[in-house]
Amino acid sequence: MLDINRIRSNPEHVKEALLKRMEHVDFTELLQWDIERRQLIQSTDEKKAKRNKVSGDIPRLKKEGIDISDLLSEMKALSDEIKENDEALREVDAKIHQFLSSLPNIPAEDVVAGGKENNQVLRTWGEKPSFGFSIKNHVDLATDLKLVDYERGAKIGGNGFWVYTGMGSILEWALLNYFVEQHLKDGYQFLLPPHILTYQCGYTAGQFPKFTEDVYKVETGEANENMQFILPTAETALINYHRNEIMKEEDLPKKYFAYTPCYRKEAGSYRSEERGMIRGHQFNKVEMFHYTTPEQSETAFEELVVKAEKLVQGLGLYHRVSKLAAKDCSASMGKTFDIEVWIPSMNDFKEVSSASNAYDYQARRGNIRFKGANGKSKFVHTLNASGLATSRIMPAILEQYQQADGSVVVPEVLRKWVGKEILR
RNA sequence: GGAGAGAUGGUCGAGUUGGUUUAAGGCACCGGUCUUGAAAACCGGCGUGGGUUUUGCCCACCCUGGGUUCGAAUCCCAGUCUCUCCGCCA
Repeated sequence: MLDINRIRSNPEHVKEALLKRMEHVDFTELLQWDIERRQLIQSTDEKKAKRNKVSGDIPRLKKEGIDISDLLSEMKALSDEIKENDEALREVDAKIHQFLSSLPNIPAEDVVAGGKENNQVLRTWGEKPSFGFSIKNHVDLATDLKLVDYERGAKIGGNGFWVYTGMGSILEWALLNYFVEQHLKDGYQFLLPPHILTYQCGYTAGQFPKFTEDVYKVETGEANENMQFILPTAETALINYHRNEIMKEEDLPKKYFAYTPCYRKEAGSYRSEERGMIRGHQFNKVEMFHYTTPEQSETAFEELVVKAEKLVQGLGLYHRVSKLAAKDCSASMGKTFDIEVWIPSMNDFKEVSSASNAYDYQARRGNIRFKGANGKSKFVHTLNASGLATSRIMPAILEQYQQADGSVVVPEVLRKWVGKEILR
């Protein structure tokens, strides 16, 4: 949600910024509604002031025995006018709210316009693995080593689901243990939130009302305001943890992380090269989340990116960091860096973490504030980053660590949980 | 799933036969007086959002959303959440 005051006082500036990610931006109607709204408030408030005053006088007049029947009918008429005004105000408020809540966040100054093609690779870490033999893809490796059962996954869950088995389950769980261990070491608070969330959570995160079709809805199937859905990422839960709260400035920044599976419909997004675990309907992810003051948010962003990178580096995986162009950032975010890991069989990098700064966009939607030293409350900034999603780390490990005989070396940091150096 | 109780400003808590309580009072917190300093005592301040002709005035908010009324924290309807007891249950 953008600040209407910001649009009112500088519409051209906001428009220019939004055009980096939108085709058309037109505030003409919005600004007209805004004027209407304030006129309505003024006239209604005047009427209400009069009503309050007369209502206060009535008991006294009654006591003095004065006939007030004319006054009462006059007040009845005034009361009706107030009702009409309130109704009109509700309508224009709704229009304004609908308009504002459908606008995406304003991209940061240094974020370039356009889509994916304008993404910029900031740095690449490690060396591109080279193999002296013909490599297997992760689906074959996982199947041959009996780490993942794709067939039975599809049998019991449908297309896009899999089952971790044997050492595959252990490796998956080792990854999660590794992530949790690192975040705890950095002093982050560990939350395990509900996996089923209310509509309001999706709204605050900025996923609703636009993307109700991307999530699995529970019970009613209707995308109304009473629906519940299964979370597509723990971010949706974490942003709502402090919804409608006023925090103390000295308690900021607040740093959380959570583990949840993530459930996504991914309708129509199936591509044959994304077989296996690259794009499933359910995957495991540890998510990091910060609540900060506006002054702290840039530092927090750096911290999140570095933390996500370190996790990938700890695993020894060849990867890169990209800065996304405006249209490639999700709607709530003003700036996003992706950490992408190398998948040899695809000859491409795939996202394993997306680190974003939402600035005050989500905080406005969720009414999340802090009280500053001057006693004034302001909206917090919220940031999130995966740390990490396993569903692309596992393929990267299998493929990057594979050997000529079809076995896979276990990354050093995972061995204390896996209990083996080589999977064969 | 059944029965009952409850939800008031940071916190406790009054008000629930509708109208000088259009939210008292205590505590906490902030400032001041007093004091060598502190405590105590006393004095003052102390919610959020919005509008505006902006050191002022006005409006809204007593869980949420409707309704009755000249007037609603108070009455009516619907819903949410919390607590207690019972039942069921991984």
